[in-house]
Amino acid sequence: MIVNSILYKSSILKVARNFSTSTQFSPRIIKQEKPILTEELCNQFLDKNPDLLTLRKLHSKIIVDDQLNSNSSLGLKLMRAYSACKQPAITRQLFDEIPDRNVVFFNVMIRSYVNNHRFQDAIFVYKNISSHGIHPDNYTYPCVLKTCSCSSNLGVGIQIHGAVIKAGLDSNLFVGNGLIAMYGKCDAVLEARMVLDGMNQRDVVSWNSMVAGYAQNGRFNEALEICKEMKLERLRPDAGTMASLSPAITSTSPENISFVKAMFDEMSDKGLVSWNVMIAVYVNNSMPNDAIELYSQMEIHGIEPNVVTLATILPACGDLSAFMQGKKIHEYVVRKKLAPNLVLENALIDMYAKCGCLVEARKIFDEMRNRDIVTWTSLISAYGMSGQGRDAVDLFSKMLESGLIPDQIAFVSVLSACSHSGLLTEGRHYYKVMTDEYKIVPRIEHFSCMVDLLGRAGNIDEAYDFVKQMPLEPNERIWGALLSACRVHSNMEIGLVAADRLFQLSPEQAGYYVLLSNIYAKAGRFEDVTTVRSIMQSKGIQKLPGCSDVELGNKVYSFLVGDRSHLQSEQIYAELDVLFGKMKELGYVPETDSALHDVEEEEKEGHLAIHSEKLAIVFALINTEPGTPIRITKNLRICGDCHIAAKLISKITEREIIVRDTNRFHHFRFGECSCGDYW
DNA sequence: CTAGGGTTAG
Repeated sequence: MIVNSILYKSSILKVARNFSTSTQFSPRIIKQEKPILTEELCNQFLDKNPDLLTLRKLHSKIIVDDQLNSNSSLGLKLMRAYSACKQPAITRQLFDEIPDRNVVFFNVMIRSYVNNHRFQDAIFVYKNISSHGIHPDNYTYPCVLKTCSCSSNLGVGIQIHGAVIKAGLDSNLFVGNGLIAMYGKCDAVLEARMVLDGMNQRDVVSWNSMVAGYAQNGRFNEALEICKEMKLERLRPDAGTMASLSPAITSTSPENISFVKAMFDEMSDKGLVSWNVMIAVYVNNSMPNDAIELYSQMEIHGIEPNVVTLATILPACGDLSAFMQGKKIHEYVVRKKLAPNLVLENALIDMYAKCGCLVEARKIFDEMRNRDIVTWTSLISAYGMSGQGRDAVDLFSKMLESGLIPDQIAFVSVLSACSHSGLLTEGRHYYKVMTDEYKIVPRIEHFSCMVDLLGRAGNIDEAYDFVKQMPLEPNERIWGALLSACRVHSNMEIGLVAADRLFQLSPEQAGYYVLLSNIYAKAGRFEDVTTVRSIMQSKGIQKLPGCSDVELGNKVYSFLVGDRSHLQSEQIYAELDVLFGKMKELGYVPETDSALHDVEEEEKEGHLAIHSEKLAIVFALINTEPGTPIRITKNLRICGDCHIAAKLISKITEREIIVRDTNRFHHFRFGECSCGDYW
């Protein structure tokens, strides 16, 4: 750092003498001396990872000095330095100008291409190496194998394997590791395993590469088996092992998670990466509380989180709607000046969006210098989930104007925004744009958005036709979307078709069973009602009790339906009574038919079971300052009665109430909801 | 001059 700033101000020659004697220098001496550029000085500069500008200045000095310019070992260092500055073309120029190159120059050239993602060029240099009378060595092979790994080039990889055997280098540890990694990346785990088994010397990296091979192919159990095998060879899993495992640890079994946690705990020298991976394991397996717990453990262990840690933990905050926790992380990002960072800011946008803070999400978006498809998609789905479909659609157009190419996920976000806001025309339009213009093959998510869009807008027949003509096998979500649409629009005929298909698929989700038994009851098919109920019982499927979370201070408080266990319960119920009185003055009539949505019907008005969101809202009302927005997260969809109640409470108490249910956000303000009663 | 590894949207 010091070196660079000095170099900007004065010529490199002035500081040179000074550098030859010490690394610390005083500016006073610099101005007096007129040093001479020597090879040793050049080496010292080049070893300090100079930036491009510094490097160019030094290079220009070297060029005018015949002796230095013809020094090929200096040329090699220059090549390396330009490569580190992402200048493979300049590296190549230097390479071409150097006479009498030995294998080392070729190795550096190839590595420059690989590290700068010029894989074809790297392979080209390798393939021409023998025409220069040079034989690839134990440095060349790992490097060209990495090229094949990075570009999934199995064909060339196999050729190289052959050359390796011919050259008698197949017993070399580094070459062997390179082969394992190459085969693993190219989905050839069997071959990778054969190389591993054939090696007469193996280290942690050999095993880690094999772990990565299985993990990248989603073969989690085998990846774990390798971890066990390496232990038998008395090699301890390290941070690299954890990192190699990580691609496969989404939605895995509790046993596997425990295994990884035990491995993590036993690790003597964990390092930041292991912590990050362990947190990611929890986040990717729907264990956000454990993720946040481990994150706070980091602080206790004196380990400072980095950008990756934060980008990993933020989705957990989003999952829990842990606004305070998320905000703290945002403050940390600001304090540590970690932004601008694309991935991190994208994660912040999504976190705020999932906490119902559209304004904050938008602020981050507006202040970003660079935005990618993820940035836009996050904000589009944020608006979509809040029922601001117009804004979502406008954003999508702006995104196109900015020149970004939407991917299939971007289309999911805009299509689901349309379905949440009933934007039928726009939804149809974007579906057509996606398939016709961008040639994106629709996935089950897109079909599900379209069925939801058409069905909820009342076009049940069209929605059903859509299901019938889709090339994929409809899943529970598709039939579920159609069934709810049928219930909203009282279409018993298609509703029963959907119900029967849903029944055949027999999802292990309570929500659909409730929906099923309700429609069968409505159709008078009481035998089917009994069957559904008894299947639920025999399968041990519990009706999911309604539960609402609300964050207060640094804690998240949970309320179950009819909850009386809370310390402030009496106060909550008393306040609720007062509110009910005021609501009735405004014309509130309790709505008992909440069966339109996947909620339980058992709790009729006046009975003990008050829905959890009402309890959570009143709890927040009592415990926060007037005017503070209230954020609730519910594990089921909000029912009609609670929806009306929340609207009235927002009016009576002049509070903004934000309820996130399983499907979307409801922003209640001044007696209205952002969904416009369309949900 | 050397190999293996981490994060985001649905």
